[in-house]
Amino acid sequence: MKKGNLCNLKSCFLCRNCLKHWLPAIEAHKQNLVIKKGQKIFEEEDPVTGIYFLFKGRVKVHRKWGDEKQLILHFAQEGDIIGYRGLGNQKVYPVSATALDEVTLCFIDIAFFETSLQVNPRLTYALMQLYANELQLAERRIGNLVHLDVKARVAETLLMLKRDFGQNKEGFINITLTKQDLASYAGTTYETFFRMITELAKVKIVKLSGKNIGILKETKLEKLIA
Amino acid sequence: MKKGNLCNLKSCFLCRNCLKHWLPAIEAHKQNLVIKKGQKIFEEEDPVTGIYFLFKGRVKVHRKWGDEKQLILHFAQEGDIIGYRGLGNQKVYPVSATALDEVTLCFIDIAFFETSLQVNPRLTYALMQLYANELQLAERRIGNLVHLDVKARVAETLLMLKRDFGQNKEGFINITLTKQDLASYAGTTYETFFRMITELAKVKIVKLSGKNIGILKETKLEKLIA
DNA sequence: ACAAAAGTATGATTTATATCATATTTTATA
DNA sequence: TATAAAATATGATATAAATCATACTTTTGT
Repeated sequence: MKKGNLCNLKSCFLCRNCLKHWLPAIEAHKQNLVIKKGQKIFEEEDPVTGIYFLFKGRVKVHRKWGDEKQLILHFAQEGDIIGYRGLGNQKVYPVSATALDEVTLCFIDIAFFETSLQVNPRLTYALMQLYANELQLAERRIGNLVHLDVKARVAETLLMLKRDFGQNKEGFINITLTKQDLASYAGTTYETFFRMITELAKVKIVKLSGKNIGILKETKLEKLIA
Repeated sequence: MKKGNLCNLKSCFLCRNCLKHWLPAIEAHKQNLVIKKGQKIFEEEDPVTGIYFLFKGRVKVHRKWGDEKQLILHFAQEGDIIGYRGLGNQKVYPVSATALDEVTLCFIDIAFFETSLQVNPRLTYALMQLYANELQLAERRIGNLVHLDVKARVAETLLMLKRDFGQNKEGFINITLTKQDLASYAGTTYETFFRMITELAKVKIVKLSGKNIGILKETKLEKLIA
């Protein structure tokens, strides 16, 4: 973990939601880190040491089930807060966070973060709102797993990725993931995910090019879900 | 909706987490309601008018998928806050809440609740913490749906109900639900749920008596999950 | 630059669980 | 208290998707 100091005190979730006069305190406490592709930022069951803010790169937030199986819960991007899932009653990360590319982030130790919450009610409120949105999302996923078939869930996954990361000029979703990770995010196996996506490509609803996926017919994907 | 005034300004989530000097303001704004068994307190897609605090009775929090299918997300009991799932970006309840028996609750309009959050940082913090716990729970459920079979999920459901509601002297879980509701909570169909629970009863891991379910061998249920 | 590991690609087989069908019992309501 | 409506109970059947098997390709580390 190389340490740098790239924070501009503006772009991250913490700085965006803090009082101006609190920024010097952040400046004094923050710790910039660089983490290489594939390396873990923190691991499930680790005691919560602090909260991270992502400046550059992408991070997957995931969790093991048994020792083989895996589920991806979230993909974080620039400006996002990471580690907040550990703020429940037990001060243990319920998930792991792994860098998808070389990642630059800012670490704030938990004690200072808790103080920041006390000093900045707006920060606490913003975090609460973030949780509210995430909870809504998570519970929609629960229902989708129970009531939708895999093809619909693959459709939903692609639409979510497009919404979160956008599509580039070539019309591909702006995030590059392995099919295995996509499957773990959609809540299915690699094989099934692969079959579904090739099927969608065959009927020109999506296009594939290596690891890139582009959505061609958004409305058709939406219809699959409803 | 009969209106009463049964709040003691002590037991509910709001009063528990407020500054003492804020209680008179709550007293002035609260609105007690009585809702009959089977009636809806609010419905999914309704604009958020306020937050409810449950004094007496049980409430199921649920959501429709399509027009047939249904999923139960939460069972609320005395002291619990209801309606907080609607505090995300869009001010719309993402779920419905239905009384499982005659229910007494206290309604706080959203404007006053938001003010309460601003005035009481501890309240905002407590709510944030509640969300953190709920999110953790929801994401564990996601993984369970993906990676556990129905029997294990039924086991998990029973253990959760026991943890949340306890077991009475006769050894039955302290909440009475239809098998259909239990199935909708476990994320399966009535028929499959029924088969699983009778199977568990046959091997004396649980006992059944009408709508009552009692856990006999907790460790065996836990083993089913792992 | 090369070996090992990870990821991609598909077909065949199995299995868990939803769906369908139907009878009985309990609960709600007029 | 009658009658409709839910809820319970179980067997038979269909099927979606996981698992297994295997070959090929790309990426990564030394």
